[in-house]
Amino acid sequence: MEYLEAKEKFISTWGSLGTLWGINKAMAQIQALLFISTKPLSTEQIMEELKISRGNTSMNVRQLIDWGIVTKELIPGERREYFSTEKDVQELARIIAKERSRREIRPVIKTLEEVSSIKDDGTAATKEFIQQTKALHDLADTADSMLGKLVNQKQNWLTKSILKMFK
Amino acid sequence: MEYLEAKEKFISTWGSLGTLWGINKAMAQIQALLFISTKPLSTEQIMEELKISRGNTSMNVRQLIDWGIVTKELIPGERREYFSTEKDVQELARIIAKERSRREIRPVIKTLEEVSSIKDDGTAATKEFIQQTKALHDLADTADSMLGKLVNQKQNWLTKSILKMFK
DNA sequence: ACTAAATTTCAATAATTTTTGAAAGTTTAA
DNA sequence: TTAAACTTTCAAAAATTATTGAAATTTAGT
Repeated sequence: MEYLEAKEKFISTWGSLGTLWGINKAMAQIQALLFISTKPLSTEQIMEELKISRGNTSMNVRQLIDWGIVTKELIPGERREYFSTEKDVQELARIIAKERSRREIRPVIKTLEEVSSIKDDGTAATKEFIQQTKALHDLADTADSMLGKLVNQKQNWLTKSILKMFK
Repeated sequence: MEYLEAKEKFISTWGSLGTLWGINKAMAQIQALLFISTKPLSTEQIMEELKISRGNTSMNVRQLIDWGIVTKELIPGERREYFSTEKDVQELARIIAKERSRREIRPVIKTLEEVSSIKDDGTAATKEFIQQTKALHDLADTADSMLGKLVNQKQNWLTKSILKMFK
């Protein structure tokens, strides 16, 4: 496989993977493009490479910046803005895990806490409801705090964790 | 909050969460409904509770069965089929993690392996591409095998893992 | 084998999400 | 202050995804 083919395949795979971590295709593809680029890219260059419109590029780059994954690079003597993404995969994983927790997991945990706290009126349906939503709450809470712990280790957390975990 | 309100809130929250674990709204809602039900439900009952069509119910129940999350219950003397879901949250988490790995993560790892194996032609772009996709491949591979380990412990894996991990 | 009950399929439709492109807004430098 | 360069916004259009409902198929009892 040649570089160009591999590049296309990577960008497209990463793009369709977007849904897995909760972002849209264009957003994931822009990130992928920046991730393998040797230097920051301008809006123009991103549009050109991915064949997407200016508006689309602008909106999705902004979202990536909101996520903390992409940063503006000011190049001296250049009017236009250039963008680059976090290049360290561990750090990237940390940012993504943290943001997903904040945006999606924690709100759900809050809801589970609420609904599992209804008063037990003695009916079988209510008992089952409370029991099951509590169990779910506990699981989600534990999983999220585990993620939080992993995510707050600055260095090499995944590997370290595995070592600890499986002797 | 009363039972009925809590139930609705739970089903709707769980439904919109579907995207997080890669299934659609109706599918997640059916699973949620079964999860808090004291007994298996028929297609008819699911349609009624969730206000969705017969076809929709049929297709999504089938998918849940494919995932291994829902099972047909044959009730003696009854013609129609009844369905129930795995009630143990740990087991549920195991099944979901396993399926997601198989369906989504492993294919991506395979692609990453392929694209990171192109031959180094000496250009900076190719060097960067190989380095970055390799790093991503390593991370994904490690994360997936970690998930696999967790998932193959039958009992109480999350809690145990956390204990081991954080002393 | 027949029939009625139940389930599945799938083309048409609806709902949702993404993308476009052009107008409006902003910034910089002369 | 002006104007060109660049960015953002957002209503409309396109693309994608989910849902319906009725016909076709399957199943189980007689």
